[in-house]
Amino acid sequence: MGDVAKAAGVSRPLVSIVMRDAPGASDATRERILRIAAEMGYVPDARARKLRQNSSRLIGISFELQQPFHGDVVEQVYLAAAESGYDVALSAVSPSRDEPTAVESLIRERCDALIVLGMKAHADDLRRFTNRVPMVSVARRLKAPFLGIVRGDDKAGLRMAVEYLADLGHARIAHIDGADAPGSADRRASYRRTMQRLGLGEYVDVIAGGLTEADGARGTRELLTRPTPPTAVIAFNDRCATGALDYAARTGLRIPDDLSIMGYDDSRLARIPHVQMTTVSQDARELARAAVDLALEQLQGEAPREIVVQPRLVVRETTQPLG
Amino acid sequence: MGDVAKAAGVSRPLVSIVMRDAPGASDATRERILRIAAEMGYVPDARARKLRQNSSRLIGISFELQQPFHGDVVEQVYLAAAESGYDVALSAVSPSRDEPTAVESLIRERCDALIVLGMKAHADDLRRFTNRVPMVSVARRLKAPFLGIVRGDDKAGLRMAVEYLADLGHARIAHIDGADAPGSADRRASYRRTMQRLGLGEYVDVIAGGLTEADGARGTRELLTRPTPPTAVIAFNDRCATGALDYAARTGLRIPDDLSIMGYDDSRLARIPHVQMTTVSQDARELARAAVDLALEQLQGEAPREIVVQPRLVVRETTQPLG
DNA sequence: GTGAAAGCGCTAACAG
DNA sequence: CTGTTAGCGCTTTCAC
Repeated sequence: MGDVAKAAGVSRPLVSIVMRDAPGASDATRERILRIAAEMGYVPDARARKLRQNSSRLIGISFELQQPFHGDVVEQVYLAAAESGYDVALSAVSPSRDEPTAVESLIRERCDALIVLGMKAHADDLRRFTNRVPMVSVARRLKAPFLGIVRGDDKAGLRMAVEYLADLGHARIAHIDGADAPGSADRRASYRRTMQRLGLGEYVDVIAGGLTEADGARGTRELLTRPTPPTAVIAFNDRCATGALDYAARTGLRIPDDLSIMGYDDSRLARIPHVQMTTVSQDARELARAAVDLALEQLQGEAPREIVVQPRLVVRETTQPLG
Repeated sequence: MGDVAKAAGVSRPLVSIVMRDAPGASDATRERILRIAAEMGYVPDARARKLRQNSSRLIGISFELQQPFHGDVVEQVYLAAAESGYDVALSAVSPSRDEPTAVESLIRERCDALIVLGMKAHADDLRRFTNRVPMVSVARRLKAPFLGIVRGDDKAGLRMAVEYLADLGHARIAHIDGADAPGSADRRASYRRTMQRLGLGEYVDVIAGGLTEADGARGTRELLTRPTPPTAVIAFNDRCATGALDYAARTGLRIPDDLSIMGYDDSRLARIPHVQMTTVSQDARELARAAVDLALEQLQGEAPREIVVQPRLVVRETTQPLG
């Protein structure tokens, strides 16, 4: 940076002002300095900058590499954070890198706030971090007063799904659940409750599923061995529904003619042109926006709170009226 | 850190020594300091550390959020880098965040070396960065002497695929290509060449495809309208093959009885239990290892070179002998 | 607008 | 093993 200042014949602080786009320099100098910096290939050192500022203006986000929906949310967090003048630090969770490791690496980077997607650790395990830095958990319902929570309204989502299928004339509506995944309990309960309320209690059929295509396929296989198989299936998420679609199709069923299948999330998987999955949207943009807002709010010293984002039914082509 | 030192009744440097596990402290003090640090919830500041050391011991990696295979490679890069004592900084490429942005943010972090997955930019556009930091491109064949290159042997991969299917008795073997994606040209050429060599020249059938499920589905639809449709399809990658599988299944074809389908990459998609896709493996672990090795090599001042990783045929359940 | 000076949290180099 | 000193690259403050 000193070199740039020398080359431009100005002081170091002035260069600093220009590089950060702060007020205090004329447009002419500004342009000249930027040009010279570009010529010299100067790129400011993010670490030194963040070290000097008491605030790093960094939001850390821990996510799973293999969850398409996490990818959607991460993308939106980049956008939302940028709007508020924040950078984003990523930390991946994978089979070989657990969540505490991911979160701790974010803390080492001195992120101002942390967003954790699909938190798997017990909240208590993360409590030790929560004193140092505001933390927001997305897509996981837990009661932890020291944590910001952003989640979709799982009960409303499953209610909408069941009502929609029932309106279409389906009665044998099965649910492949998410086992112990975040939100699974709520969705399962709402499924049962809504079926009962619509007088479909005798057709309640919950299969243990999970988050992956394999779980969806396994669940579907099990459902298709029923004496009277269901005419519609609500899967825990889009990945799970993709597995269901795939399994059903490979056993010769036509979708949606022979079986209606719904997903959950409205991730990219659901929007694939030839898939066009009917699903319940958890708007990634809205979740990301809410998570960033909550993080910034806590940064200002406000108490952590919960934001419940309303889901939306997205009707595409994997469902149709019965018969 | 000063607080920890005070609480432990030792000097700051000693705490530093203990925290980075360097020689120069007795086991007793070491343990005591670690205990006190943990009690106080002290976590060292990664940025300050990296700022002080002339080397940041950071490898930056730019990847695409929505590419399952990139996820596999990123996971392995974490592992490979850790073995060499390096940390990893992630930077995502997505529809709303382009590659130069991603790469530049990594440079701001002063990564010692950069790994770019599926580089899309023209090499020349990245040249300006390449003087500042060693760069390795993975899964993209380009001749750029200032860049380290790690790539699978695309020609060998497609040769193996065609030979395998031909051995199974298939003659009408079609190829849904990757359009202008990295490696696509090589695979296309190798497909043509191998078909010719095996006397199957008259059955050569290349469809314009792409990287996504949608491309695979579109390509398959087109292939199935042929007067005499193919009996086997080699898709550009696993995502593309997933689209093909899905489309074929939804039109009532049984896989592999009616149509054999092969993918490429051996990403998680191919290993999904109910999918069990026959594919050509580009071993993520090996690619990641090679990329890290190359990066470190260039860091030592050696000239960039190219590492070609041999693919491997992985036979699963989406292919079978003709008839 | 400028330049000098101090400091972010840490590590490296040294004399004790 | 300890304490001191210096400095990474930048931003901030302040007088000019």
